[in-house]
Amino acid sequence: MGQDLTTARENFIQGISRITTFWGFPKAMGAIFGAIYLSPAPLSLDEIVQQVGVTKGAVSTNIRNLERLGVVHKIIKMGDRKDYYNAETDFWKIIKGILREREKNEFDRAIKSVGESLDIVRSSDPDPAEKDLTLFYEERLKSLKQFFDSLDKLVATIIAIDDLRSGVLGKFGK
Amino acid sequence: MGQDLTTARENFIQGISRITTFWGFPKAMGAIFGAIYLSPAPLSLDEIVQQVGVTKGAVSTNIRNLERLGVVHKIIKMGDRKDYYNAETDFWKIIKGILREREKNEFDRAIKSVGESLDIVRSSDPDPAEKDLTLFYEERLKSLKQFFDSLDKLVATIIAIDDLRSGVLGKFGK
DNA sequence: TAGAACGTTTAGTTCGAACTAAACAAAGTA
DNA sequence: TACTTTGTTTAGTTCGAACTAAACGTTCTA
Repeated sequence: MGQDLTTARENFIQGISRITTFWGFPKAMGAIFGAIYLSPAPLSLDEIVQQVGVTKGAVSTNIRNLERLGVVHKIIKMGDRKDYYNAETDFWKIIKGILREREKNEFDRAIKSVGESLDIVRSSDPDPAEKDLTLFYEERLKSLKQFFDSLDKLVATIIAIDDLRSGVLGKFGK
Repeated sequence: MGQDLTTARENFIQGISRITTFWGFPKAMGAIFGAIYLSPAPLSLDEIVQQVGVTKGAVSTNIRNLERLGVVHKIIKMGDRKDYYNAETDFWKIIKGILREREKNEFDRAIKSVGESLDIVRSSDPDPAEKDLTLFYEERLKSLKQFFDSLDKLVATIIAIDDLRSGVLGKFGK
């Protein structure tokens, strides 16, 4: 490959890796996506291994996560046992997938946790000496819960908007 | 403290810690914020040490970051050498602060990195054999750059909206 | 000036996420 | 059936972020 393209490619992959690590994903995940994103043809697992320079095992686990998040897509060719991957190019869709995933897992649990704390306080029979403190707890927890609920709705809205865009609008050609 | 309040408190702090680690911040950072958030009175550094159960050094560094992000506020009492901290209760403001901070640092660099790659490709004098590949690179990089720019604007908009809300609207009482 | 009361900084340690190497499973081919 | 080619899983390792312990600097007080 030409020197300029190689430089651009390496610089790009480094940049993507920065982003992924920054948002709490493995560095290799970004590098793998970068390689696939800048490939005109779908890449096989071994090609990715060769291009990115990590072992097969690492590529295997990382690419499974990438696919789960909808960031890359597996392509199966008839009469070829290899799996190929290409990149999702609709980045809003990618964000949607990641939000949905995080929503489902950790974020949800956090919301639930605050709700539980609030329930405990509400259903407690407070010592008169701690009445003020109990009310304070209730107020603070309620306030945070409201915020989380708003955030939850915001995320749901974003997802819904994108669903609308890619669903209904897509039929008429974006 | 009553058993119920203690349970609620511990459950809450655990939940907040989950959130912070999930979003790439230290666990102790969440615990410290949780303790301050559920305290009616501002807490001193030593009180935090005692309540959260980490060393003074850790609290010192973590709380500095919390303050830099606008998540807690330092309170100085006259005639008292201790620093006290209370919690910011406007969570949208907190998000704004974090976005602004991240914007300033890593995210910016990532955007720049993609821009640089694009510049390299655009200013390259491509080998005729690689003309197609060069065009492909240019298209993909341009597409990603557009997305980043949109995201950048979105964040700026969110920040602007909150500035408006807390600035102009605040004068009339929210 | 000595000592106490703070918060900060630093050297060293811990701990877990992400990697490698290699065994493994599955599925095709000779 | 044995061998090859593929992707997955697992045991072990690495490495860096975040912690502890302790020294340190500063400021107030006696």
